[in-house]
Order: sequence, then C-alpha cells, then structure tokens
Amino acid sequence: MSLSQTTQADPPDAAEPSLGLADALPIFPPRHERDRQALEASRAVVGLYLREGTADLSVKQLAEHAGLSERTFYRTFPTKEDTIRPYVEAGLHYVVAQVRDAAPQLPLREVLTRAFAAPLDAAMAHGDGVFLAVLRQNEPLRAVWLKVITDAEVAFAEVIAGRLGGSPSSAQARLAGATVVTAARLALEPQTSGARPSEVFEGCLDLLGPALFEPRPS
Amino acid sequence: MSLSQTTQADPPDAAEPSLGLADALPIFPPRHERDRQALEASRAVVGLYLREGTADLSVKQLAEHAGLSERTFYRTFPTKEDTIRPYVEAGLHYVVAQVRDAAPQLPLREVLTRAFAAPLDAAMAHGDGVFLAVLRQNEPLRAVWLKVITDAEVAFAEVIAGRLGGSPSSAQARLAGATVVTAARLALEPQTSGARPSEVFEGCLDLLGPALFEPRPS
DNA sequence: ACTAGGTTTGGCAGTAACTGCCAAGGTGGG
DNA sequence: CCCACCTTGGCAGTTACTGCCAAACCTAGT
Repeated sequence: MSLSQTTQADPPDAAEPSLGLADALPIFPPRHERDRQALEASRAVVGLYLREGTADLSVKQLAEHAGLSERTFYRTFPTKEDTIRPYVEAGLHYVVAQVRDAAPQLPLREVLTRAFAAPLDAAMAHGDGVFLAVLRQNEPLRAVWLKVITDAEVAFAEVIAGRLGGSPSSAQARLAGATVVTAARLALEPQTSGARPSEVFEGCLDLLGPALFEPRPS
Repeated sequence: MSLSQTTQADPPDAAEPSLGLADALPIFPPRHERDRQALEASRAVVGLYLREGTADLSVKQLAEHAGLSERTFYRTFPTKEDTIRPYVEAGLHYVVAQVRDAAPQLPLREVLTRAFAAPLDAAMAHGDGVFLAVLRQNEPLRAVWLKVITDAEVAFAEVIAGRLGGSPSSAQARLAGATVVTAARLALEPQTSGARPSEVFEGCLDLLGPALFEPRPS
C-alpha cells in the first residue's frame, strides 16, 4: 500500500485486487500524517538498534526512546518487530520512485542498475551499514525485513510494467519485480569476493540475461 | 542445515560460511531423532490449522493436540509460529532431493520442472491446498514460511551447482537457487488466469531464458 | 467565550507467549 | 543395584500485547 500508492490519488478504499501488499498496516485510518509520525518513530528506533544492538531492548525502552507512551507505541506499530517497517519501506519507496521517474527513453536495464546502485552501496557502507548487521543478528527482524521487501515486489512490478507497457499483473512484470528484489537481496549478502553490492546486483542482472527486462509482444 | 545435509555425512559442526540457512533451529543437539519428532508434531499442528483455522488457537491447545506438554512444546519449537517449519522444510527437502537424484544426463531445466511440478500442483489442490489459505490469512505464519523457503535457496544452489559443476557459492548457483524458489513462490500465488502452478512455474523459467540454468565457462 | 462531538492519548488490568528453575522419572553402564 | 546423564513436566516470573475507560485535545457551531 504505502509503497505503490504514493503518486496515485488516494483511491477511496476501493476493494483492490489485494495481492498481499495491500492491507499492510491496516491500523492507519487517516494515512498520511500517521505515516510520517510512524516513519519518524521508526527512524528513532532503528537508530537505537544501531547504537545499542537489538538484544535486551524492551518495548518500554523503544517507546520511550521514540517519544511515545507504551500504549501509543502499540497504536503505531502492530508488533515490536514492525518498528523497522516504515524505515525499510521508505528506502524501498525511494528506489521505486527512481525507477518510475527515470527518463522514459532509457532502457529498463539501465534504469534499474542506476536506481539500485547508490542505495545498495550505501546500505553496505557505514551509516545504514550496521542495519544489515542488525538483521543478521536478530532473526525476527530479518523475518519482517524479508516480508517487507517481498511485498515490495508488487510495487516494482507496477513501475516496471509502466515502462515496458504491459499489465502490472502480467507474468513478466510480476517476475521482473520479484527478480530485482531478489537480486538486491543477494547483493546485500556477505560476499566472499570483495565486490560492492551494486556490482553484485549488476552481475545478477547479467546472469539473468536481457530477455526479462525487454518489452514483449505479449 | 536440515535441508542440505541429509545425504552428506554430518560435518562435525564445522564453521560453515553461514549464509543464513545455518544456525536454524540451534535448539537440537542430537539432531536426527529430534527432527523426526518435531516433524511429527509439526504435521499434527498443521492438521489442526487446516481443520480449525489459525485464529483462537493457543499454544496450550497446539501442544495438547500434538501430544506434548506445553513445556516440551517450547523445547521442540522455538516459537509458536515455528510449528509449521518442519512441515514446510520436509516439502522443500523432497524437491531438493528430486533435483539432486535425477538422472545426471538430463538438462537442469528439465530436472527442475519435473521436480517442482507435482509438489506445486499438489500444494494448490486439496490436501495441502488449505495450507496456502492458512498462510494467506495468518501474517505471522506467512512470515516464517517466507523465511523458510528463502533459507532453502542455499540448498537449491548446492544441488544446482552439483549439476552444473560450479561452486555452490558462485553467483550463478546462488542466483539460480534463489530464482527457482522465487518462481515457485509466484506459481503459488492466486492466479488471475486459471493456470496450474506447474504451468506458471514453467512460464517463469521460460521468461528467464535458458542462460541461468546452463553450465558456464566461469 | 463556551459548549458539544469526535478523536487521540495514557494508564491500568488482564491475557497469552515465552523462559529459568528444579524436582521427578527414565535409560544405560558399571 | 546404583549412579551419571538426559529428558520431561510443572511452577513462577517476565515480557509482549489488548480492551477498556477516563482525561486531554482539537474543531466547529452558536
């Protein structure tokens, strides 16, 4: 939801096809203002994770550090682990927007590598860097991270379909969306070679061949 | 771990590269006998989910239905949601074994479609069928499902590398492993067309092109 | 300015998930 | 038979999470 609908005018809660990315965070009725507050709180909590690690942090501490009462914490985040969700979604949304807003004449393959390169490398370097370590040391957090990026596949399918000209629910678009997310995830895994994430990502697209990211007769 | 190591002689807890699939279920020291008991209990719980749905089932009820005391339940499953893990892993392990044990002269592409076809279609039809509905209605369970199948990517990378002749940690093997899992997952999503999962899976492999599943000079 | 309506907030209490601890039982080897 | 060891089950305690209600806070209308 929060990922794909940013540009579209708010569909008045029409019954969407709901492929899984919809009905995320059903808590928020007014939407936009809540979202910003949630992201702010999310950033605060992630910052705490980066400095203190994830072990031995109770909800009480997380809430306090985010400037929320414990009760309001649970109105903002459905579970303790969902604290990282807005933070991660913000990053994904940025990449999706990059793909969507890139010059139309550029080939998709080019757009994807450009859109992913900087965020991937930044995620590995310091700054966000420790966040990956957080995910590696905390299984429940990694689980929601996986879920969030997987749900983002649909958003990527949409912007890819927008460029390729097909339906967002076509097999090609859906698979392409899933594939770029998978490639990005692999690029963030610890590499035996010293390659940067953006290089690994490009290598994955090379291995996949060009067919998937080219327009098709359908 | 439990996925890839079934045929190999137990490596005496050597320090593996640990790409994420390792250190799963660190609870089990003796391993094999515990695994069988866990799978049995897992099947029982899944059976209960299929009949009763997942809402309003406490750990106490799950444990009782599996013939375990509540305390032993938590020695068998680290969390309530992990009950489905052995059940899912068993299915994945079956497919991995099919790929590993297929006739060596068969092309990988052929092997994959044969290995996945039956389980995928069976998962959609009745029997396991409702299990997908369970995952769709219960977010936490879907999260662990995602995690389990994602961890299985490494096992698929290993058997694929075994067929292709490269290293299991090569970019090609790792990506191929991730890709087949992704394709299988997409095949199990609700389809607008009435296509069977095995057909969708094949369609995905077609879209990806043959390059990924062919031996390479490296 | 004051009030009425609705919405957000915080505290309190209750439930359910999970963990540490220990005593009881079961098993195998001397 | 007994002793070491492992597994089991119960109990108590902690932590995540929810329902409920009263106080605070807009906002609009008069």
